[in-house]
Amino acid sequence: MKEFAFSRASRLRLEKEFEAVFAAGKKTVTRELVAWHTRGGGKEKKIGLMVSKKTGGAVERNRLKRLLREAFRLTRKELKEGIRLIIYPKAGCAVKNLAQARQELETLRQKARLDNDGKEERS
RNA sequence: GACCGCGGAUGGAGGGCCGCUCUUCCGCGCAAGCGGGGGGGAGGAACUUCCGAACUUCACAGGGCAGGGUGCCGGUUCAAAGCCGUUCAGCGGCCAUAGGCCGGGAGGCGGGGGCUACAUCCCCCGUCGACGGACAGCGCCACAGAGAACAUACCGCCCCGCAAGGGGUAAGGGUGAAAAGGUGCGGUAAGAGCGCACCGCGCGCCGGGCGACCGGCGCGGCAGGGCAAGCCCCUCCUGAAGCAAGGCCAAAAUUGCGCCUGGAUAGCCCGUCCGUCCCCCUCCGGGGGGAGGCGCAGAGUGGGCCGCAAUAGAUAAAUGGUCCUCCAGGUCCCGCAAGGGGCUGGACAGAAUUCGGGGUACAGUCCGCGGUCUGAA
RNA sequence: GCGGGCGUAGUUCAAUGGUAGAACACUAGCCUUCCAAGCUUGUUAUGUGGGUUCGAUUCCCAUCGCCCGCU
Repeated sequence: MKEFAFSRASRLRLEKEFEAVFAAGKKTVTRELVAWHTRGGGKEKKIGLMVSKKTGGAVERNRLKRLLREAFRLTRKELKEGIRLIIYPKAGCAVKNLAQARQELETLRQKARLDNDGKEERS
């Protein structure tokens, strides 16, 4: 498994998976993001993104999702194994580029204490 | 030449690294999948969902009603879809009373000109429009005004009367978006299509035009307000819903039917040993019911596949992120200038069954048309 | 993807085609030692652009924004 790969296994894809995170997970809120997170089985770290229509048009929403997905992809090894994470940018989210996306994700990681606890999954 | 408006075209280029999706080939793996190589991967509007077509399911003898839509005339334009024909790929034909485009006709509004002047009328220019019907019926026309829809008489004018008042009248004034067509002459007590001429209006005939309509002649003294993007009447069109259409596969649980009843030994069978759930009946052989297991069937949930790809084909939904170079463009600095350098920097917007048309958004560049200002001749 | 609906003061709502109102809020004044309450007064709006009409919040068309429903 390559370090920066982002295949379907890294995404939450089913209604059930989302429901499970909402039901069992904790909610953490930062300046720009709302996140639900829990630990599931296996080592795979999965992310799901929700962007409200109030954020803007399709172009803007896609851009936001791509930036957050890219930030997750690049900093994934910092996260706990088996993490299930749902990220929901608040309406009027100020994230406009990759640096801000990474910054927000790091803030979230620290606030929710989702750092990898040492058992490095060295590829 | 500058600026503005409208219409059209175009919708930055190349590369490195890390990723996504589809497809194909190779290798590994029981499989899920993993690794590697090749190839494809947003738009003129993909936006909007305003029209129409294909496609799908349901409904359907025939006719009508209701409902929805449509509305001057002529020409033209139509699909990488679909259907038909022919054919090797290709060609031809059919289908859109929706829309688009071009031209025309009556009409409204604004401006200019003409008939000496006003009004009407005529001509020209610009502009607007869903442009059948107001003697089929119903409804509504606020305020103002005397009167607003089988009209009316305030100030007036005329006659009678000393006056009060009575009668005639609809020219003039005034109100209004709209008040028994307009101008002139005659006529009259004063007036009035009361009479006449011209214009307007209605009807008929003739002529022109494919047609909407237009022109001419004759007749009628003039009927009668506006609104149908109010209800409505007439013409013509119209079965309904939409890919969340629709079709298929099919866990778990449930329902029905059938069969069977556990464990150890063992690769399997026989055999042997231990055990044999609950309730009822019993002639002690057994029978019935429940529970459990297995199989089959029905329906079809979660889920999946098809629909869904003639150069994208996903399904929490790919087509990206970042860096470098160049090219437009903007701005600042140096320079008399040519030029040089720094910083910045590319709009509107992203497929979800497909196709055609309309509408709307749009940086910069280019082209065309129009307007305003300025300059030269 | 499809089908419906709604846009009126700062807010919540009215208005047969005929001067756009009400409540709360806000401004000013009165009252009170002051505040609140009360009384009086005033300001503010038809999403935008066209069309029909003498006249449009209302009718029609386009556009923009918002809301709801359908697996």
